[in-house]
Amino acid sequence: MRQGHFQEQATGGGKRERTRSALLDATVAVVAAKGMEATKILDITEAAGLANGTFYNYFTDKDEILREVAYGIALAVSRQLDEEMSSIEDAARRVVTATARFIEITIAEPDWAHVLLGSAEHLPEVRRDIYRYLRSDIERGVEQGKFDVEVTPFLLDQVAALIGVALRAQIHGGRNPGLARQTCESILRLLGMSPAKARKLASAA
Amino acid sequence: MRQGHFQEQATGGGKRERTRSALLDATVAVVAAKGMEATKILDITEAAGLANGTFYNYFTDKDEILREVAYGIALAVSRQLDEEMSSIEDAARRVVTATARFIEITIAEPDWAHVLLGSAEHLPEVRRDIYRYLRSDIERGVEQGKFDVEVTPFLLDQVAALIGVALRAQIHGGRNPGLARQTCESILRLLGMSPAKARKLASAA
DNA sequence: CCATAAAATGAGATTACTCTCATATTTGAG
DNA sequence: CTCAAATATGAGAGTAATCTCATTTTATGG
Repeated sequence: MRQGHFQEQATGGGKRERTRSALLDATVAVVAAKGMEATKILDITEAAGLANGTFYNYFTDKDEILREVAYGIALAVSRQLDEEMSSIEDAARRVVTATARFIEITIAEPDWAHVLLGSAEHLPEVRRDIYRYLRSDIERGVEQGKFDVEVTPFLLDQVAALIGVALRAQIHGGRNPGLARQTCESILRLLGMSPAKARKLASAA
Repeated sequence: MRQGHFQEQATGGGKRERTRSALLDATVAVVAAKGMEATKILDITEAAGLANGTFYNYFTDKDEILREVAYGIALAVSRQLDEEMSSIEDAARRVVTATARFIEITIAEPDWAHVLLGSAEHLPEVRRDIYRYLRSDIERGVEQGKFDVEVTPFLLDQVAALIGVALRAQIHGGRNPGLARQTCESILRLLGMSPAKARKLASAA
């Protein structure tokens, strides 16, 4: 099995850290294959090549490991995005870049898409974390006069839903280069840009 | 317990029809309360005031009854919509009317919202049925020069996702009069109308 | 290489559900 | 009212999962 994200994080740690990470990585794979609801403890330990009892030396129950996986991946993604976006001032370009890069990341790590979708659905805390970024960029756009919307939780749900559609399309239909562009364009339209401007900006991603 | 949709359909039928409908109505209530995945046979029979074994006199398993419930409700909704829309020619107004009425219906029958959301997620056949209507109205709008989009399954997913956001908001936040208007406006924007026109049309719902 | 601490194991107790079926009850036609 | 057909019942067999814990295996510092 390929080295997973959590294993990489844990290189240098002792055996305890390595086994723990093996369980986390196995969970990512199982969630991607069967979905969060259908994931069983035994699936996880089997995927990690461990006995079922070992699980309980590290986590108290399934929810705990699922939350930890979700946070770990959300953190990894947001770190990557933060880095690339620190220099962008224009709000519309920030939204386009964040969206496009987000989708690209999940093309490189398809399992993450499953985990993030599952998290958005089942773990409200994770969703709220993601929304903080989204909200601040959209508010900036309104201040800059680029977007014409009222920034409400409902609007954030709409934007997040469009990103979710892209992740799902990517999971089912395989990589599709037009997908990120199309999603950016739709989000900009939703935020109140004219269709023409939205198209131009989305193409420049 | 209040008389459910399926009971109403079955008035006049014999005992067999009535028990069957009681199970279908009970399923709607349980799915609304716990979600499709978490719905157990025993929940259904208890809610219907029947013994667990009775279930198997009518359905072979949980999937069968879930599908039947989903189709029954999708059918009820689409019948109501069809009726009200038959006279509308303008595609943009068709989209606005369908969306707004759809949301109104699920405000009147909140349990239906849960069932429809669950169906969209778990029953691709039901989703495809709903998409047929959506697609034809959007295509009409493109022909009429009102919409500026390429009509792909991906676009339909996006539109459906925006409707889904409205249903979820309505479930969690309670009835909210601005919700339908806001959703219509977003969908029109997504379809390539100018923000100004989208606003005007959405307000006229 | 030993002794001890840390980690892993997997059998089995427990819980929760699905589905079957022999039996009991209800219905309604004559 | 009677009786056969239709319907409802719920105990229990089968299955699948969670979680515990006494035991075994492995790692490590001396």
